[in-house]
Amino acid sequence: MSVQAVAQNSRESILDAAQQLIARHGYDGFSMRELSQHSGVAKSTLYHYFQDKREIYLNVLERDMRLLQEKLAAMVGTSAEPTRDRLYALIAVYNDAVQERGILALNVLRSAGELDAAFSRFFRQQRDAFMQPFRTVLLDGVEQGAVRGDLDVDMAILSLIGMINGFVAQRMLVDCIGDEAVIPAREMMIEHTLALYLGGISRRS
Amino acid sequence: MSVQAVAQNSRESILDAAQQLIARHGYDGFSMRELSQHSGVAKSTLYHYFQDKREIYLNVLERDMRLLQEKLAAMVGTSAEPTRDRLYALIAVYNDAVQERGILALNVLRSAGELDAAFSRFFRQQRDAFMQPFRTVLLDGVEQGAVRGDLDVDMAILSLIGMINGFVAQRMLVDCIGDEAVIPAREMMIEHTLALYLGGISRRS
Amino acid sequence: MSVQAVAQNSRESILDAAQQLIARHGYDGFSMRELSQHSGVAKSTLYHYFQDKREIYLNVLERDMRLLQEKLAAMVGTSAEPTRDRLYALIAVYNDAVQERGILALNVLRSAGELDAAFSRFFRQQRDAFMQPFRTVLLDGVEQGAVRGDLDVDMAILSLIGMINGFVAQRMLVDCIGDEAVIPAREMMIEHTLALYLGGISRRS
Amino acid sequence: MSVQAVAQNSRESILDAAQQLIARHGYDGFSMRELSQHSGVAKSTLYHYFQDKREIYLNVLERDMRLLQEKLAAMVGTSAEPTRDRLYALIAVYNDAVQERGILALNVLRSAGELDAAFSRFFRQQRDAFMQPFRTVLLDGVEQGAVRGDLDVDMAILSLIGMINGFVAQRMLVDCIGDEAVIPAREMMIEHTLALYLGGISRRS
DNA sequence: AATGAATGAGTATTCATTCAT
DNA sequence: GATGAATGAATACTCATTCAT
Repeated sequence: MSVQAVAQNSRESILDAAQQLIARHGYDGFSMRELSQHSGVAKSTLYHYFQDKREIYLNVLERDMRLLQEKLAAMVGTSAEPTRDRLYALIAVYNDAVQERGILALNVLRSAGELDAAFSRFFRQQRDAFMQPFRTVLLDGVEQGAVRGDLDVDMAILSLIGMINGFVAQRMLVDCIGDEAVIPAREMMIEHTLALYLGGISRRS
Repeated sequence: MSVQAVAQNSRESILDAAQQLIARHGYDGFSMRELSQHSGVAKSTLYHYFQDKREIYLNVLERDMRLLQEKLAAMVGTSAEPTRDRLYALIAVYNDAVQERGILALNVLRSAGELDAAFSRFFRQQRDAFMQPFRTVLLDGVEQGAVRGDLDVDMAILSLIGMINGFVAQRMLVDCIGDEAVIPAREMMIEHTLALYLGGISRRS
Repeated sequence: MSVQAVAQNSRESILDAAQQLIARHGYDGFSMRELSQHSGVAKSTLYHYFQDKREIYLNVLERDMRLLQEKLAAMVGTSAEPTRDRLYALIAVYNDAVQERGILALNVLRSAGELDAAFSRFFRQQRDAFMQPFRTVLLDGVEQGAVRGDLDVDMAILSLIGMINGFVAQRMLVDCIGDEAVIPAREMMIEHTLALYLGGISRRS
Repeated sequence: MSVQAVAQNSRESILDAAQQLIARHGYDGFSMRELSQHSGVAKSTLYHYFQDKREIYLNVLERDMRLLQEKLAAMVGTSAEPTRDRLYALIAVYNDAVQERGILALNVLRSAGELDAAFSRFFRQQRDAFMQPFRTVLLDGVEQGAVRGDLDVDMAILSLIGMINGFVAQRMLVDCIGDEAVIPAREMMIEHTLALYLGGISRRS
């Protein structure tokens, strides 16, 4: 294996381990010592690859967001497909990503308040990027007449993401106490969210 | 001042300071030293009133949730009022409470994953309690024919709360970087959320 | 109940609780908080009866030693009885007392090195007092010709006490790990100690 | 100086300092802060070499006991030598070791009662090991007819050790108050102990 | 590229004690 | 006689980080 490959491995294994720890414990809740143990890399070596804990955090989040963006972008489909199906795909992808790795918006929330300006500017950028696929679908929908023309698209996206995050958070709680009564299966949750999002709760006259 | 009043003062000032710190930094992010400084009470005195950090956390959350529950319950109104107006009131109250003090669901998210069973059982109970006013309004709505009869009410409540939380989180980010472009004013956000919640994004035929 | 009786009760219940705690954890290992809980007396009330932790310690030890002295004195018997029987009685009493409450020499050892002069002078006095019954028996023995005339009686007493303490310490260890192989029953141990003490290990020609 | 030598130095100087502190104050009575000061190593560095206080304690005791075992083993001599002389040597070595560093049985006593099972199992093993030289000498003595054949050797060893410990404890007390009346010089104490151990206190007919 | 050694500042928590009532 | 409130100093231990090698 080449020298670079080894380095790559170390760097990646650090990020991999960090990802899991951050997902589980958030920024304050994970330590460089744990990270060293989980990544199999000596504590001081962590500083060979990253300037400090914060940089590791940012790199993990960046990598994660990039991945999510790619996944979402891959699922955006074409304007030939019905808006409903395109949204279904995006919701499913977003839900799975957040669920699997506790990333993104959840971590934004967790660290909110301690972020300095630079930090949160970074989040803003990432957020804008991963909102894009949703934007595309909704704007196509508007054009095709499937979506209300007066809709504030960005706000609508935030609403959708909030809805999904809410369910993921619930599921996380449930994982702790093993009470599955309230939390529906993945498909049910997606169907519910989509129906609610498209049609609202009001009865159709 | 009576002995009891003094004690009350210390205990309350601890909880008040803790509330602010927890809202800002979450469980892991606030220290007993900070709490001591902010509350004006010696570090060891904290342990006169509470067994440990965790108990302080729980007390803060409990107090906060109780307050929210009361506010929501006071706003539930009667079935004589239109569902839309009743929801508006609940959304506004919930939004303001979360916004003001960074409580509730946001903290659930922040600490999710580190909660032991007892901890998350507590959260479940609180959540059930503050869902009740929403439940009342929605069920009344179903009965009156304003709300779809096939709606899963509990899921719909979680969805609504998720939507609001999303906006609050956005606003928190914005507070850090001072970019107000994306985040609408409180009333706009409530109107948007209500419209979306009631009618969905689809265009009415 | 008279006022004084109540006070007596509080004082005694403090000493009773302290006795148990000291027996179990030694001086450093017991806290005023624990003592307060075990005695059912408020923490600050402890200082109503005793100046500080150290005084409680001294009082417990004093009370305990006095009791032991009385027990030993009661068992000293008369010069009409055989030395062997008198020693048996003293050994049994001393063994039981130390065993039951982990007191005396064991605690002297535990705190040895941290004692200031006053502290250890106190121990010296106590020790001299409870050595007296042994002294009486051994001197009687010398007079009757049962004990070697050239024996340094005080040293011989310390030796005997050391032997017993050793077995008690062993038994304490055994209580922790439940291995009873090495530690003999009380009677066996007394018989062994007495035989060794009287006749030594050498084979009689 | 090589890296290893430095490390060795730190580790050893920690153990050296710990040894003194433990000898003087026992387990509960020495603090990591003191240890840091006495060893000239930063408090946090202590945790670089040992997991916790308890591990330091165990390491000190282990090292100490190993040393004592070696000293005793070196003094066990051959069956050609008289039992009396061999015992003299063992007693002298044991006495000096305990006296110099306040180790072993004294610390067992000091911490007895707080030991968990693992802890006291460790003590048992050590004790068995350093009893071995005594065992050898006594069994040789039995074989040669110098020691009573019906003697319970293990109990007899515990008795001997108890006798010595008793004197050491006395000497510790005396060191505090400067009253040397009762405590004899080293040689006198050994002679006394040996005489008593071999022949008992009874007058020979 | 990688690490063991080392640390100052920090963590939550407990200590024995004082004091006003 | 009795106590709740309060505290400064200590407890064992962890933190993110630096540096020589």
